[in-house]
Amino acid sequence: MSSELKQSYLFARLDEEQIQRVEAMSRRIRLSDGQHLFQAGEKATRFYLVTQGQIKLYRLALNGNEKVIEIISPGHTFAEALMFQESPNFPVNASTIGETELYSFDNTAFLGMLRESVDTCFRLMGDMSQRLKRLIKEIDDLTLQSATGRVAGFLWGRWNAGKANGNTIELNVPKGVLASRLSVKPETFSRILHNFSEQKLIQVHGSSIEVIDEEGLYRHAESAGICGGSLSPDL
Amino acid sequence: MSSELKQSYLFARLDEEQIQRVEAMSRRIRLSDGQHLFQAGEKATRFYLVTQGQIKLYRLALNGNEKVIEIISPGHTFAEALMFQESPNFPVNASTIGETELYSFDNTAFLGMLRESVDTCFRLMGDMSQRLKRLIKEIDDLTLQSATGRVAGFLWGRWNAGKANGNTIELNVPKGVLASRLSVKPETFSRILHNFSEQKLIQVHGSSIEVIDEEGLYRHAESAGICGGSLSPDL
DNA sequence: CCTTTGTGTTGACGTTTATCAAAGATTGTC
DNA sequence: GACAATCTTTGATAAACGTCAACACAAAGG
Repeated sequence: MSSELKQSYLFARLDEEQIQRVEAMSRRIRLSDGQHLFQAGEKATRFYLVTQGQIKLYRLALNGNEKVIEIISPGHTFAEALMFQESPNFPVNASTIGETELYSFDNTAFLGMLRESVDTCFRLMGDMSQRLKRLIKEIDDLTLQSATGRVAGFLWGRWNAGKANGNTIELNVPKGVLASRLSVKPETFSRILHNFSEQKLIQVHGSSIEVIDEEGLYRHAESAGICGGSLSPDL
Repeated sequence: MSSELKQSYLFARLDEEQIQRVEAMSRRIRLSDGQHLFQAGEKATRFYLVTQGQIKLYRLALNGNEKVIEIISPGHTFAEALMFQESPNFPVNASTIGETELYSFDNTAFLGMLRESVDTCFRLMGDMSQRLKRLIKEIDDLTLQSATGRVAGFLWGRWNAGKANGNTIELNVPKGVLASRLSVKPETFSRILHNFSEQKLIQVHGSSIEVIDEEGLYRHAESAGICGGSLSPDL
């Protein structure tokens, strides 16, 4: 297991002894598709590392509307930033997408360890810093971009991320979830993809999308401007 | 000056010697209204503490549209989270609202100091943690609430924050800026306030707003739900 | 005191995107 | 392979906001 831990950014700098301690405070969790891990409002006493599958972090409105804030893939931790609050409660709900495996770690035990490893503190701060930046980018997208712009930006980002795969983007997430992640209704998402198809920018085959006209796509996305980094670096 | 530093959350735990070091790396800045401090995209080598006036952090779209992300008031630091990135660039623009005084601190010097004070690391992490939470709340507001809901939520939050002042909220910021902070066009903001007035929820006198019907206001805002904390705890 | 400039307000109108409803697709399961 | 359940698409309609343009109002400055 220690190898699994070391692959994550956060634990990478721990020495053997520390890794062992972290292991000691960890718990293995296995969940099937659609299971829920925690709810917004619950006391947050542990944080998590995904090793398989995906976790969807989302918020709910009173009317049942759901907004996906983030989708966590293997190798990434989440809810670790809450450790530092007085009496932390999860600000989001978490549930699985697909068969999912994770470790959970005890906050207070980990805090104790942090006190002895400034290096790991720095890692953690780097981590939080990136998350902050991403959230700011997200707010930017929500307020300064149209729905069309967001979808274009997303596709463009994903296309750039995986150029290896020969112009094809695999949405490894249900379209509805993706739509929520992009703050668009499923219907609208569908229509936008349809439009892009008509404009010969992309071609949709189920849940894989072929990019035909990179530049055209970029033109739709570009209002982004200034701040580098695309919508959802990972996801 | 050291007293001024110690009043801020971030520096509160430093001992005399450390405070002196921080002072040594600091620079005093005085700006008049509307001056700009830095632009999005610039290299970020310093972070800031506001001691007087206010700083508006905002992003610009290509078409000139402006979205205010945060308004920083005296006693608060900003841009400190960037220290932990490889080659940090400001993700936002910063300019003053009113006569403003601040200190700026050198990132690398401060990082050196951080290595010696786990306590301050923890402070900083607490700080970032709160910011993260606030941004998530913001995304929630943007996606799960209507413009009316956001304005109501804002008023309600501010009213609760300053119950001392006898039912009156002072917007110590131009309405246009506030509108942008709430992601609403100035025209719409004006109309929403007008509506609330007609519904006898509030009464507007220039830039001070009297709350008449707290509960009615809350009813408009309540879709917020779950996650405690109001829109913009400070601002 | 009267311009001037920035800021807030009001009205008419247009666009984007949500909503509702229903029909097609997919997927998994027995 | 057929059925159910879920996801996705499509169409028609409507609401919420944004846009544009003109106007009021205030503070600043000659």
